[in-house]
Amino acid sequence: MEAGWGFTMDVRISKMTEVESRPANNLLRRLSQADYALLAPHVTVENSAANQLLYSPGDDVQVVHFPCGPALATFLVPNEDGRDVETILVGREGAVGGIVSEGFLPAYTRICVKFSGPFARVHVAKLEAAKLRSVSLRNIFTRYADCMLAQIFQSTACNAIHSIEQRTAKWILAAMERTGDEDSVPLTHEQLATLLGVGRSYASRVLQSFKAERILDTRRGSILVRNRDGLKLRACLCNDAVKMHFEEVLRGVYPTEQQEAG
Amino acid sequence: MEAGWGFTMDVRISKMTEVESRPANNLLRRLSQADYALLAPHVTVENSAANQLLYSPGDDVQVVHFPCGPALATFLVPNEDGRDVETILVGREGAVGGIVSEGFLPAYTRICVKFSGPFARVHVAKLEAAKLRSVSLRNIFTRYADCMLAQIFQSTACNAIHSIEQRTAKWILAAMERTGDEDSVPLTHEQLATLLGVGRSYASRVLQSFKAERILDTRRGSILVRNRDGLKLRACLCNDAVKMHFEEVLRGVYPTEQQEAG
DNA sequence: TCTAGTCTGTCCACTTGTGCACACAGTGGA
DNA sequence: TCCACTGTGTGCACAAGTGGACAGACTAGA
Repeated sequence: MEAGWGFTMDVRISKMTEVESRPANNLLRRLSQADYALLAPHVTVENSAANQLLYSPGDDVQVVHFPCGPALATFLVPNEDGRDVETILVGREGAVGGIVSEGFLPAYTRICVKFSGPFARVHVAKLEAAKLRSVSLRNIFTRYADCMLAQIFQSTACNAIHSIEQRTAKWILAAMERTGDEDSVPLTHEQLATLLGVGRSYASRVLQSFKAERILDTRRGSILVRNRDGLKLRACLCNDAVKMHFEEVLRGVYPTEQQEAG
Repeated sequence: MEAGWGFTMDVRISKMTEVESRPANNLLRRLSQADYALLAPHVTVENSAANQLLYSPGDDVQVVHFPCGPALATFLVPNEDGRDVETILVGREGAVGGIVSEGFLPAYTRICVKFSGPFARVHVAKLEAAKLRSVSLRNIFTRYADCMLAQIFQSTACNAIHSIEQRTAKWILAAMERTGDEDSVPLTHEQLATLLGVGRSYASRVLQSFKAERILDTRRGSILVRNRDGLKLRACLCNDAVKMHFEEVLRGVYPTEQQEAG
């Protein structure tokens, strides 16, 4: 498992069966046993299919969704011409819905399930109540909010100055790191192009150039990565920059040390 | 004064001399008298010159800066090649520093004074203490955090799909709306290009095309807008989308109604 | 008033990316 | 098994944007 996104925690806490019994979301697994106990009665888990909408602009945000395992959610900004542009990916390192707004405000973006999988869900009101009862729980969510902000800032800069080739490589790597899939991304060229906000034919051509360098193979409806390091060389460093911030802000944050010490 | 950014409040509360005596920042002026009283002892105001750095990546965020009057701050994301790319502008409609993170975390972006002017400053710890004492105060800052998030999301999408012409027009309008200056933006072509992350010669050409249509004039080191409506037609709608979210999320929020009712 | 330094306007060759078109390949039903 | 449909690879003409170059305009300061 790669460093960053708090995934390393999986290893550090692997002895703790209580933690392992929780939904496979790093934010939830990062909580101390006492903190998680505050949330547990309100957590439900169910599968969501790809393309399912979690929120549309204007929706009242009432539920926090925690992607688990290979599930992946994405924030889309609707455009005047009907094209939705993707901004950030959220996998099991995080959560979507009311993270910054604390809920009960109209959603600004569309939030959509990109790759199917289980999602843990907690009503915002329950989460907020738990935050009032535990400073450490509140602290972790605030830290995650800051990381999410960093992710969007980086995306903004990335879209301003990096080439489509770099962004394509970055996106594929980011998706794989989050789903845990070692070599495949289930996406058509059209979908990839739309979500990057670029033309389909050019996206095909970029993939073609990667293929020519044996970095990946293409299948109908999916991309098979053959040489991850090669792909990294083609990507911008935006992923790494954000990952470092995650590490710095969430690394060793309470309650991990306490659990390790205890 | 244009709608949005909460600027309309200036009119609605213009009778209240207590409010008028506060720093010219709409977030501070939006607070109820009781809420502002919690903050007032900790507020200092001083001028900052253009290009002054408020935060650099990694800095411990300890002070919230509220741009007042024509002052303007900007979030810059450093790039591997040393170019900083601008992401969002913050003027007297908001504040920078610990808005989402609630402070005491390393800054991710560089925050820089773009246009000089007064800034009100409050130590994050004091602000957080006030939030604990007043739900309504906390609510306003949370709502602003949500608006800021919307602003960044929109920027990300904008950078992905809008042309340099559209983004240039948008930037000029956004800056003018925040400073309150009716027709001028003190910026060289080079600065404008750098902050949009585009080439200088092309930025010059875009400005030249606006000039040819009598939308603006150029001076050495500044841009003079002659036809704001014309400029709006050339801009994307990103500004308006964000402004609507500000209106929706901050409009009529406590304590404004209370004050009006009382 | 002169000078040095910065800013502006424009040229050019080049790269990146668009949008459309079309042949063909893969796939899931009927 | 065949058909309809969606997805893929590629060609082309064109638009958007880059980056370097350079002459001339402005401006601050000696």
